[in-house]
Amino acid sequence: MVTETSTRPAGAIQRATIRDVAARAGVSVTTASRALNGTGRMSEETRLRVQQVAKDLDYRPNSMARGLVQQRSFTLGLLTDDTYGRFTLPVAAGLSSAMTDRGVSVFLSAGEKEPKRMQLNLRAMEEKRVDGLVITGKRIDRCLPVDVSSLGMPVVYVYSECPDGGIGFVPDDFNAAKMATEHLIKLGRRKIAHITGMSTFKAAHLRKAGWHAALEEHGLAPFGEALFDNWTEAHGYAAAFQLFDAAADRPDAIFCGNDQIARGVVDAFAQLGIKVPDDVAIVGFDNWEVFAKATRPPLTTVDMGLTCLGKSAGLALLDMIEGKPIEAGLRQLPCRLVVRQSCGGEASE
Amino acid sequence: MVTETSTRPAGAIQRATIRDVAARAGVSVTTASRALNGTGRMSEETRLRVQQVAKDLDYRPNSMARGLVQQRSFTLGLLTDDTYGRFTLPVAAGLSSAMTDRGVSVFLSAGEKEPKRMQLNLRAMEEKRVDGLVITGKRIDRCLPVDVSSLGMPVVYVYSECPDGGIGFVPDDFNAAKMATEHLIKLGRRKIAHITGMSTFKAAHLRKAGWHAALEEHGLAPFGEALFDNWTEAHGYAAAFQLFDAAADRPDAIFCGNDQIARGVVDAFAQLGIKVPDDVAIVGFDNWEVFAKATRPPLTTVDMGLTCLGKSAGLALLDMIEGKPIEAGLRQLPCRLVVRQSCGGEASE
DNA sequence: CAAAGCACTGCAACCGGTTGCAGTCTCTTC
DNA sequence: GAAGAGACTGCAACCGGTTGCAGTGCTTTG
Repeated sequence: MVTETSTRPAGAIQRATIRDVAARAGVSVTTASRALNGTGRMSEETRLRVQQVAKDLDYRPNSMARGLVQQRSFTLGLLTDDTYGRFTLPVAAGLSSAMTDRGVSVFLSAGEKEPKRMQLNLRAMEEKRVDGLVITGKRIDRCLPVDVSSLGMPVVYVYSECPDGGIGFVPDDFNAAKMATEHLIKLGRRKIAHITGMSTFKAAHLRKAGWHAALEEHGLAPFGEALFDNWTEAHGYAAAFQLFDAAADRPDAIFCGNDQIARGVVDAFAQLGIKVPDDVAIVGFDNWEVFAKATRPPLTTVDMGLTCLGKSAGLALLDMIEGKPIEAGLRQLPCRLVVRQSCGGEASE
Repeated sequence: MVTETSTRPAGAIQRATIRDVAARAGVSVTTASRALNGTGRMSEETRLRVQQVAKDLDYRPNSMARGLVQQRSFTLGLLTDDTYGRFTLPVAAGLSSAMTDRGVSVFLSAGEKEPKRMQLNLRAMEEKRVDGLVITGKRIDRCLPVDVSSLGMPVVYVYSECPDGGIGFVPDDFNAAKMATEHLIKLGRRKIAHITGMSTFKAAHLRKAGWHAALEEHGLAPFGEALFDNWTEAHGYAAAFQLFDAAADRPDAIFCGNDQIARGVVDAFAQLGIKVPDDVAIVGFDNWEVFAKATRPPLTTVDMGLTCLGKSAGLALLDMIEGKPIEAGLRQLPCRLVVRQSCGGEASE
């Protein structure tokens, strides 16, 4: 554990170096390095002896030294502007987990709002010589305010706008919305309304288009216009009242743009004495469990698979780092419908 | 931007090294290094010339090389088992942000459940030679299943149990609960109940004790026993019914162990036709805005200052890394009451 | 005028690994 | 028995910075 020849101040705990291992195993540094990395050829006995010594000494290779010579840091950067964490955290978890399995660590740059501080973080990552960069945000039609053009390292985008020629990963909002709507149709609903978030979000339009497409394929008409507004409970709550106050004709199902809106809708119905799912079926979007599961009844909703998105992005990034050719463009990964009790039918969860 | 003498394969973008800067500025590597770091003595003209060349070449010092010789990586590790992100994300944001200002980057290890994978991550951080470690979790009375004893690097604990002799940062649950209860008392409430989370959590007991203490100081008796159960809306919902079904005598305020419980309580009251805050005032705990603000009415609640916790922990860790003596023990940082509309009185937000 | 002092600058060692190439030893093969 | 092949092993250069110490030239002091 201690370097005998250390010249550093006593007190500071000193890790064993490969020279310590080599000396104690009676081999050269070269052989020690090869024994530990499984490269080169040597007698099995030598290799095992070196490995045993390394274990005895609690040796940890210094990845800075390794990185220096290999021109790789086995390190990635994750850049986000999502202070909220709703989207970033699952992505980060999926990324981090998949990377750990491959010996790669992830630098986190979270919660920076000002472009200046974000640029500062980016610079720090350049100096750390990260092998690649994952850029993620909180909406698919905005890009982080950082200049990545002259970066000279592979970059992938996750849940963020992807510039021309870039490589991006987003959920397939269109087909997810279509799937959610088809689920309602299969359960016999025919008058399906759509309450969703801000019309300035591309995601809102994609989901609306999916809703339209599913209806059209089944020869149904949308129930009224899509109701755009904030992605909040308050909007869902208000929109539900609007839908049931104004119309003589009432929907028998509502596809909501996210779980918070769905939650607001359900709350309004509770107050109006409208039964979910008997009178109206509801589908949410996001599978934010803290909402979806706590709603009464628990929400059937779309899971965007953000964890998987993070993982896929990480793997693609590793391929790029290793020089494998990767096709540019946006990948839309499939989403999953999580069936609970807000639509009736059989609930699997 | 390009090393003229590079021997590496063409195609790979090659950063300028300090040798490139030195050569182009017509000085030795030593002088270049000093010019860029602001150390040593030299003519102002030389220093400026070197700095200008560095800028022209878009030079980025290689922090692996620097770390190797300085025996510091300017890197921290963040270890957590909070897959949920409720506690970790604010802590991580506060930490990351404060560290960025000081030129230190943070490795994230998130979402690992199995001790084995967590240990793997810890090992990766050792190899990366992180200067220190922040360990955080999702409850203050549990420690992560990692062996940190023989690590030989400074460690701080945040929102986690802190072993003897360690340095920990947690919110001051007791005084926060006392403050919340006193807020209710000041508003004229006298019959204050307490609905909280699992009795196996230390936080639940500290908050209960704070509730008791505030009441006692004002010569009031607690309204019934504290109602322990899950930290969920469902529990708050059920407990509210129980409280108002069973008792002839009814509370005029409820201090809730977290915002989700408070939310459940408010929902139950909405259904029972009980007005908040007119009939019953409610205080939550956590200031999880997505809940606290969306509740009708918005919740007055305790903010634990997790971001600040992360920042303080990071600064303490830096001090330790720099060899400054730090007193061992647990620091309980003060919380803040966020006044909204669920208690009446004047709402500041 | 010599010696000391000071301001600049650079040589060379070092951090802890990896790896191309060469050397040594043993075993075949002709 | 000598040459060649093959299996191990190690020398030394290198990655890109930092830093102790020495050297140079100029100014100041006795």
